[in-house]
Amino acid sequence: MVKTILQKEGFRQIITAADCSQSRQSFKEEKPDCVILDVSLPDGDGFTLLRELRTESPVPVLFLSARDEDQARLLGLGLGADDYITKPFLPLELVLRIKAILSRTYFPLDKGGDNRSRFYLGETEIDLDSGVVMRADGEQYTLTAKEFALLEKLHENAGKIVTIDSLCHTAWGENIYRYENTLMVHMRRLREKVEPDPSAPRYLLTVRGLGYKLDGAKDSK
Amino acid sequence: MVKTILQKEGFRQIITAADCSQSRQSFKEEKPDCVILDVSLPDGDGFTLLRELRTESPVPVLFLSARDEDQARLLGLGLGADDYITKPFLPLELVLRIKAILSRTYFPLDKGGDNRSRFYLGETEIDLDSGVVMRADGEQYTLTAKEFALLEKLHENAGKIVTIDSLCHTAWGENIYRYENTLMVHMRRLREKVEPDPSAPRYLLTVRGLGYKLDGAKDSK
DNA sequence: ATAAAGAGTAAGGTAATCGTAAGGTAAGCT
DNA sequence: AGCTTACCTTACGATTACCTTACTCTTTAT
Repeated sequence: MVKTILQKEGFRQIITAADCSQSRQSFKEEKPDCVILDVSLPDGDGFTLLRELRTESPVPVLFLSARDEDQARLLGLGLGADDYITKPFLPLELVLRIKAILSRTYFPLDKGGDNRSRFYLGETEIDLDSGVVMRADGEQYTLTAKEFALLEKLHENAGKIVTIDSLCHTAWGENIYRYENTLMVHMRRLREKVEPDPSAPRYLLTVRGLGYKLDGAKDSK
Repeated sequence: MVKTILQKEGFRQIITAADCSQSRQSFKEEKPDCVILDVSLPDGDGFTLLRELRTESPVPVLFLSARDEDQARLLGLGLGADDYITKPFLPLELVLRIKAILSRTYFPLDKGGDNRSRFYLGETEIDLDSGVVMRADGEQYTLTAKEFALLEKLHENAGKIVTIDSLCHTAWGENIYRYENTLMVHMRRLREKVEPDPSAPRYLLTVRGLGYKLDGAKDSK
């Protein structure tokens, strides 16, 4: 069904696989540019397959699942699926999502300046390469491992809200739970290093109920 | 009756069906781009038919009903009708709604693709990534967790009616009940942030008996 | 072995956000 | 027109999410 939709849109070299083992085999042989993966398969679930895939290739994956299962959605995206679509869907939607995935994977739009890991928060300079924070008064701090991981994540998503879960994940990996308090403590310590007044943050802002965001980061003074 | 109105407007390939079984058959054969569905049918009600339809296709559906009580049922069932219209109606209104449904289903305004979380309500800019509302006069508001969840849901279904149940579900999860009033309060607070005149909303519209809908959202100024 | 730095835990405090209630308004129905 | 219901609006009290500090434990370097 999916195949015919994509063929109509002009996609070529569409390889279909009926189950897990078959798809593992054709994946190795064909090295596809993109994978469309159904959750429910005759010989295993899509999640395990996705995890396997991820260990050997960063190929973009569009996840396909039955209607309205939020859990499946979150799980899929958590495992590194690039996008997610629920059945039933309109042919147009599938095509749009595939195209979006392909374009952002193979023609990434690197906006503006190169990913310099040096930036400024007001008068404070932060160099992620060396992990050094330099204040306007000349005072220097070095970032600890956790502080570094958190600040880097926030800087990657500068201006955007980063959820607590997401931050915990970058700092501790899988076992997210019960680290929320620890996260707060680390945020406090980060603030003590980068904020003029740690108790009235201007850059490392908390978004109550959602997470944190790094605001007002500049590439140059 | 509906057929003649639409023909006058230049629509072609209009397939009519007198009852449920007939429409089931022609739906499979013709794969229409849009369905107009009357509640009262000789051999069953429209609700069941709509639910059946939904299991196999997310085709856009305009619901046609005479009675208020039908709206209540639509609400209760949480069925995914894309819009509804009450009889009697003006020909022009039917046409406008059909066109709106078609355009937002088949020509979703996705320019570029990934900038989907920034949109405009008149002069007001809303960035869901950062959770910030920027008014024309430069005034900025940040969205709270609940406001964020609700606005996000409404934006996902921009132009469509989102039932109260559905909104409550996204904000509170399972225990929906007795939160209706709270929902109203949050809608009010949202309106105070995004509407020029919160008491005479132009974008966050209430649909009496059903829920709310976000109307007039644009991708660019 | 000892000191120092980093990471995590716990407990008390605070304020933004949320939810409730109560009175008011407008739309739809008989 | 009057009645009913659904929704609006406001203010206030409660909650909970987050802050903050101090203490412990682990690791690493001297």
